[in-house]
Amino acid sequence: MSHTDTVGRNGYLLYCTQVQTLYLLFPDGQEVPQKDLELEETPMELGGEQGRWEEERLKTASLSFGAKKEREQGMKQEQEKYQLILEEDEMIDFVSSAITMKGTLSEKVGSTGFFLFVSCFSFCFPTLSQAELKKQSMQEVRRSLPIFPYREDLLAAIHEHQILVIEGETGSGKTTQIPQYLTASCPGTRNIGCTQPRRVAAMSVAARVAQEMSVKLGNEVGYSIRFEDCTSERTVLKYMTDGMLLREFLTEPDLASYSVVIIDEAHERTLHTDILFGLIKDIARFRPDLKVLVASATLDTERFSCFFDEAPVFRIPGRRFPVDIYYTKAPEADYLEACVVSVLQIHITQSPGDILVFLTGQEEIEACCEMLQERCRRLGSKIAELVVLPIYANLPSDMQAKIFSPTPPGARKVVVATNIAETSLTIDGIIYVIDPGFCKQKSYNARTGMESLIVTPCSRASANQRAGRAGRVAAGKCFRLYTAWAFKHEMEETTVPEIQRTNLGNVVLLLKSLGINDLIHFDFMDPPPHETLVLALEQLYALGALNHLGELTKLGRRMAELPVDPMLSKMILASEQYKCSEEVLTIAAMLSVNNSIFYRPKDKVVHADNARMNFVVPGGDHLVLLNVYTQSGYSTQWCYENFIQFRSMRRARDVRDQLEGLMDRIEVEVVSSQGDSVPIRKAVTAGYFYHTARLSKGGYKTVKHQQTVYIHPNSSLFEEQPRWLIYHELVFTTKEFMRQVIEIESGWLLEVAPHYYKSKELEDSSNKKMPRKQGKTKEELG
DNA sequence: GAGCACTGC
Repeated sequence: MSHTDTVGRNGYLLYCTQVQTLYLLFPDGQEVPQKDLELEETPMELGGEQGRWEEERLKTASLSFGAKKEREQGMKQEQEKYQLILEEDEMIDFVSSAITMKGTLSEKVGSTGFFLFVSCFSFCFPTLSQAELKKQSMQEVRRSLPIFPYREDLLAAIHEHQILVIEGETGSGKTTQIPQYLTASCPGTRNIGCTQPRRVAAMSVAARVAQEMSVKLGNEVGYSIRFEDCTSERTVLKYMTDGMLLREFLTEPDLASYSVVIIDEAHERTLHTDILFGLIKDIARFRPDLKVLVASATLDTERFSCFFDEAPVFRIPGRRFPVDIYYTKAPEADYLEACVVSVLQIHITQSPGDILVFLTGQEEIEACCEMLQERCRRLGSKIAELVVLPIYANLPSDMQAKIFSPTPPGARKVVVATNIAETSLTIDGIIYVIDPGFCKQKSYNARTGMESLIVTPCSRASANQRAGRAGRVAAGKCFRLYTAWAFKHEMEETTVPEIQRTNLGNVVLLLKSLGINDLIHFDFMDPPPHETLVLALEQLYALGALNHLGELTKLGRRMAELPVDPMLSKMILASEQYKCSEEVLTIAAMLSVNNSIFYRPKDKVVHADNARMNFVVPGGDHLVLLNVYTQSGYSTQWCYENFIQFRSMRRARDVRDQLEGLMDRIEVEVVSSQGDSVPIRKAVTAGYFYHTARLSKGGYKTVKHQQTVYIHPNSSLFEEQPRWLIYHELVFTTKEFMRQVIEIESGWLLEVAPHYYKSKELEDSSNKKMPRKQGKTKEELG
């Protein structure tokens, strides 16, 4: 047996066997005692031992796709059917793992249990006219939740311990019930805060709980998310985003108004949740009256317990149907093609139920949908109807909504999704999941300050989360387009927490403004790379937010008031001096919606690009964004005609409104530069002087790191190539690209950051390398 | 001449 290493389409190494006889069968790791997972003795290289081992394992599993019984029944028939539709050599051999991802519901019991379960988390709530009728059944639902029998024990545990880790799968009822148990059992409690990683979750859970408690949303039960505070003086139970609670530390560093804080979905390890861990652990020491509950879905609870000084773990069973896991016998070099084939295989051989496919991004999703539709067209009436639907965050809302419409009778729905379907949204009716095992992940290089978005194998935790999506309605099946060996040996146990792969500029600013000076020794559950902290501190110092002792300056304090990255914050503060805050606020808002302003559907690329050209003004992308915002009609119609994403525009408007509302507090007057772009560009320079690049042969060189970078082809300055420019961000895709660039004069750098440029890169390198050009620049200055 | 996953303040 020889293995050839082939480079996958995304540059990742996939192991591909030339002869497809690699039958490795491993049990899936989910909820399985460790002894069942001792697989290390099995070598990848195939020898005699290996062969025997394989044979043995094969006896215990079905030979190929589908259940053994089904195959025995009509194997011949089936094969004939396959050949009509799929070429024999393109079919994928799946092998069943010996162990199923355990569910807590059997299919029979579940079918009634399911409705109870779904209605609990559904976003559609009964109307008031039905209220009385529903009230009774709602209480029944509450009593039927897995958490219900644990109520008294749980309350006792909370009473006894200050910090408690709660392990509960989705559907256990922990998010909706625990706060209610607390309010009911101790009526005198002050506020209970419960954090969620996502806005919709905070809103919908709050709405649900308000209904269960028969109170009006915003009274006793409310929610608080950015742009929307739905609470009042009466509110005792507040659901909120994790970032919101983090911001509350600024006004109330000891969280005095809370008696209970619940950090929900802790296993997701969002940046904000991770920071909250450190802060809350700290305040819990001098606030013995504060109860802290850390709720997590996975086996990671040991780590939480360990971090919170051996806090006890309280386990609540979840509610889910079993999911059979299948792996490919051999690795698939082209997972896109493999997805298409798998969908068709399921469609032909498996009983009714919708399919969910996980891909990494828009481009792949579009390609996959096209391939599927093309094959269905060719097959015509040979197969039942297949409804193919894409879903990703940047897809316009009306197209997103289609995935929720019911599947027509006799047809099968295929939803081709990004990670959005992993946590953020749940699609009813999914029975089959196809998981190629990849996702796009952001990483951050603190040496260069460069972000990249790279296709990487996802973690085992993520793969299990995806598989779980097949077990929400009934028992399901998950087809993994990789071998069981790869699952065990090539995938990480968990995803690297966000705090370790992101820029920490605003986190550092926030912690500094909370008076935490020694960040290197801050109690992080998983500390970020040292260089990331150092770079963040260095940049804050360069911006003037920190003094040489690392203490917050007055400027830094004002910067921390704004919920944006430090450079953006500095830019806004600088706009005061240049009398252009009106325009700079707009630019800041537009920059913060991150490149999703222009809609560019694949089939209308030319139209979309022409529409974009209409907004181009001299000076650079920041000014183009300003122009879009100024011209924007704020209507869906206008956005549609101009290939602008309505959602992004609305968000930019929300951000701008919020920022403008904060201008009073940081004492910046909102005034316009009346069409003069120089002050605007100077304000941008004042915030982003750290991001200067100079034209050099073949591209640009960053002034800071002498790194070769390029203007992104979508930039309005792509053709112009000005001598000096400022970039908003640096991203690595196929090359090192500067995205959102604006032309500046080098003299401005000396004006806005004399402390930085007089002594550093600009003067030094210019004098050494290009003394004449330096002189020229000064002439230009006048 | 590219091609941006997902959240959040």
